[in-house]
Amino acid sequence: MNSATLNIHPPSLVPRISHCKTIREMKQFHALVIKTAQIHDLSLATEFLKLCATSDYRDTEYALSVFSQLPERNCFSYNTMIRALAESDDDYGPLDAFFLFYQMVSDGIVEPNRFTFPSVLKACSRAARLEEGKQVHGFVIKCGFDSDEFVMTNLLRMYVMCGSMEDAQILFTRNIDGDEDMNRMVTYNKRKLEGNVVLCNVMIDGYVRLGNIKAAAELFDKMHQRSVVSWNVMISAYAQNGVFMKAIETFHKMQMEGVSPNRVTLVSVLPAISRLGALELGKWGHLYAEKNNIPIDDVLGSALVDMYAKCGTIEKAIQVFETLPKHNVITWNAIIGGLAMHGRANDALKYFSRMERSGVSPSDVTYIAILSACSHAGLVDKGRYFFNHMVDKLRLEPRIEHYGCMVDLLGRAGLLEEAEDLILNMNIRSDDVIWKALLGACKMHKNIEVGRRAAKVLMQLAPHDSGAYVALSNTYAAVGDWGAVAEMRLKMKDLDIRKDPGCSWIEIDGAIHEFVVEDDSHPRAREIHSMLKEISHKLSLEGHRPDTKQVLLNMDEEQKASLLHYHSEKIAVAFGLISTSPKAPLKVVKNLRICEDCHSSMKLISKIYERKITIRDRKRFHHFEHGSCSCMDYW
DNA sequence: TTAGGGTTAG
Repeated sequence: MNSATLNIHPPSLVPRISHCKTIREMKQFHALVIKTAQIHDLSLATEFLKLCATSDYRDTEYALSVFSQLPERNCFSYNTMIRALAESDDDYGPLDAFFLFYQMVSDGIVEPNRFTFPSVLKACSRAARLEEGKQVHGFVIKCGFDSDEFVMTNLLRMYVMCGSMEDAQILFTRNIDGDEDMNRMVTYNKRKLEGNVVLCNVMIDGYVRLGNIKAAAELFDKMHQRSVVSWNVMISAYAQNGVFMKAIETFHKMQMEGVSPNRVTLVSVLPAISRLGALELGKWGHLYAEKNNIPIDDVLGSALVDMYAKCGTIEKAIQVFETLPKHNVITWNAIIGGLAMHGRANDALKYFSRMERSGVSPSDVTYIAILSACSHAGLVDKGRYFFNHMVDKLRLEPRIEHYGCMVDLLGRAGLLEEAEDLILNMNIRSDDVIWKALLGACKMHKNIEVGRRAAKVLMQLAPHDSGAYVALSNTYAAVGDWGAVAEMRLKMKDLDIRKDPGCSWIEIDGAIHEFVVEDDSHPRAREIHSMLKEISHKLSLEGHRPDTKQVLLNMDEEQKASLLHYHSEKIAVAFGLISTSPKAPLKVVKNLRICEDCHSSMKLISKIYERKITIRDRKRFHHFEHGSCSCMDYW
C-alpha cells in the first residue's frame, strides 16, 4: 500500500460516495478510488461495496468484483454481499447467497452475526430450498441467535415459503408458547410483543398461502394486538380468494378499531372493491390516498385504474392512468384490459401502440387484454394477427386464456369448426371455460352438431357444473327443439345438477346490496316487489314480450315470465330505481352473463325511466341509455 | 437490520 498517497488523501472520499446517483457516476468514482490507490482503504472499499450492492442502481456483478478485490473481508462486507445476492434477480440467484454464507462459515475467519442470518434465510425462502434453510437453522442455534426476533421472523418465513407449515408451526408454538404468555407479554414486554405480532403475521400469511383462510382468520382473531400489516394480510387473503364482501368488511372493521389504512391496505382492498363494482368506496379510497399523502405510484395506480374501469367509469380510469408518474407493464395491462372490457377495442389498440412506443414490452397478460378487445368488437383478422405475432415473433407460449379469447372471437364470427380445431390442436389441456365459450357460440349460431360435441367434453370435464347442461339446453331452445330441452332438464334432475344462482350487487350511498334470484330477504322487499310489478307492466305497454327460451324449468309460459322478472339484476335495478333520485344513473354488477330477456328489458327500462343503466356481467360492460346498449347487442 | 400489495379468457 502506498502510505504516502493515503496521507495525502485521507478517507475524505467516503462522504463523496453518497453523491453517486447513477451507475456511471459510481464507476467513475471507482476509477478515481483505484487511481488514487485508496481502493486499499478498507473502510472506503466496504462503503463502496455497500453502494454497488444495495443502492437503487445496484449491480450485483459489479458488487461481486468489488467484493472479491477487497483487501480484507469482514462481517459487514460479507453481510452486504450476501444480502445483495439474496435480493438479486439477475444471473446471480438467491442460492448464491447461501453458497457465499457457506464459504464464510467454512473459512472460519469471520463469524456470522445477527445481521447475516436474515439475509441467508431470505435467500433460502426465495429459492424455496428447505434443505439449505434447515442447515442455516442449525447454524442459527449454534451461533446462539435463536432468540433474536429478526432472525426468528426470517426463519419462520423460510419454513412458510418453503411450504413446510409443520416446521413453521413447531417453531411458532415454541416462540409464542400459548395464549397466556401472549397476554402477559401485552402487559410486560412491548418489545417482545411487537416481535410476536410479526411472527403471527408471517404465520397467518403461511396459512393463506396454503389456502387455509379459516386457520388464518382463527389466528388473526386470537391476536391481542394487531398491526396494520396483520389487517392487510387478512384483507388480501379474502380478496385473493374471492371473498370480496369479507375483504371489505375487514377493511371497515380495521378502521372501526382505530387502525389507519396505509398504501398496502388500499392496494389490497381495491381488487375486492373492483370485483363488487363498489364505485363510491373505491372513490373514497382514492380520496383517502390523496388526503393522507399516500403516493399514487404505479402499484396503487394500477389498482385504481382497474377499480375505475371495473366500476364502470372508464373515463376516470383513463384520467388516473394519464396522471401516474410512471407506467409499467401492469399499469398498461390495467388500462388496456379496462378499455377491452368496455368494448372500446380501437382505444385499447391505440394504448397498446403507445405502450410499445414507450419502450415497455407487452407481457402475456397484455395479449390477453388485446385479444379480449378484438373478441368483444368482432375484429377477427386483427385478433388472428396479434395471436400469431405473439407466438411467432415474441415467442410467447399461448396460455389457455389466449386460446379462450381466440375461440370466443372465432366462435362468435360463426367460424365454429375453426374454433373447435383450435381447441383440439392446443399444446395444453383444455378446460371447462374454453368449451363453454365454444358452446355459447354454437347457441348463438344455432349449431347443434358442434354444440353437442362441445357439451359432451364439457360434461366430462366438469360433471357437476350446470354450465354444459344449461348451455346445451339453451342451444336446443334456440332451434326450438323442446323435446331435447325437456330431456336435458330430466338429466339434470337425475344427476342433481342445479343452475348456479345468479347474484347481483348495487351500491347505494356507499353500502353494497346483494340480490339473488327471487330474492325477498331485503328489508325493503315489499317496495322492491311493487316496483318490479310496475316495471313489468310498463315493459308490456312498450310491447316487450318476455323471452322465455332461456328458462329451463318445466313450467307454463306465465310462470316462466314471472321467474324472468325476478332475475337478480332486475331486482337490483328495481331497488336502484326506488332508492335514488330521478334520472340518477344506476350501476349493477352481476356474477353471471346477463340473459337475453334482461338485456332487452334493460334497454327499455333505460328509456322508460330515463336512466343510464350500467350492468357489468361476468364478461363485460353493458351501458344502457335511451333504449339501446353500448354492446350493440353483440356480446 | 423482520411481516403485507397491483394487471390475467367466459
